[in-house]
Amino acid sequence: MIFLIVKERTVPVKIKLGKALLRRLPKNHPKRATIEQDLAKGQAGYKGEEALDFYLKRLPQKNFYIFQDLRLQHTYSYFQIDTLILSPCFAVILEVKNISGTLYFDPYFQQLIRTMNDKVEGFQDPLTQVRRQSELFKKWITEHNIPDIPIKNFVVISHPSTIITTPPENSQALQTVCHAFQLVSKIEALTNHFIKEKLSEKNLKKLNRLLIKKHNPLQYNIQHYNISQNEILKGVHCPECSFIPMARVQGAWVCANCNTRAKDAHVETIDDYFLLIRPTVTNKQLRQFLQISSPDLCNRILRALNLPCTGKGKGRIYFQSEPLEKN
DNA sequence: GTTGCCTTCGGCAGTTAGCG
DNA sequence: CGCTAACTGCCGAAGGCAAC
Repeated sequence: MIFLIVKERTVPVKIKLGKALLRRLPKNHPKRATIEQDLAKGQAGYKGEEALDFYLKRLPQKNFYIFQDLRLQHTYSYFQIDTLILSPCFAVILEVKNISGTLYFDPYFQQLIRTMNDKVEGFQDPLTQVRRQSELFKKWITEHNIPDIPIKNFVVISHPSTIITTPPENSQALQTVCHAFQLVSKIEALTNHFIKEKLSEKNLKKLNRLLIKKHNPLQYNIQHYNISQNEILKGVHCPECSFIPMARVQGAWVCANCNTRAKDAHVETIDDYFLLIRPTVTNKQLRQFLQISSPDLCNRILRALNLPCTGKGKGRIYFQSEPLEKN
């Protein structure tokens, strides 16, 4: 009896970057509106995916391996899968949509139309999207010499009150689109339908390992918004009110705006540095970003963080510690 | 190689926040 | 109020880097 989340969802870089930028760009920066929109979109999507995970935990305790948020490459095409469920008999690709209101899947023009509060809005057709993903995934599997396996797609609507409509002849939508709460029964039906074992234990292990190894996360940085480093505000930001810069007073950071006192406020700021500036840092570079003058203080801060580093003396460089990804 | 510069590191002393 | 632990700057030694 195995039920294993092999690759767990983490907060997307897109969201982390957006938050960091909104903290660290001047209030009147022209790019703020775009970043705010992107962030809202990203957060809605992530919320939907997390809502789905809630239902996924209710899956029967069978032989399932779950991969959240995969990005793979076939020839020159990249494709991103919100959730992949693997069993020895079949694979399921889930595309999650966190859209509220009334949805109409239009088969003739392959579009998704959302009506909410008398406002009509068009979205990219998730059915086309998920079909592309499963075609590329099929090719990817073949490319890596894994035996063929039936692949089933679902477009999962995470918002329970969303109303889903489509003309009765749109069989693809009828079969593929579902609410998150329907998912468990849909997958249970699949376990009854696909009973022939297509992947040996060895092949399944190989596929698991390959998926982790070939996962290629999208690298987001400030260049996506055409922002240069000198537009970024320097100084430690307040964990409570985001005011920049906090002042260092006897072992703690003090906010001039809200009077918050925090001993470790610089940790978030150093995360921002790694996200916005570069993944390495020296004593001098960090002093500049934290807006402190003492090399000794900076050295003690750096030492306390236990970051991996290379070099001695003047040549010392510290690295962003990667979140441990074990399987 | 020599020189100057930068950083690390341990130790020391002065200062301060926080606690009983 | 007084004590203590923590914090900070400063010192000197050591070592790497870069320019001469």
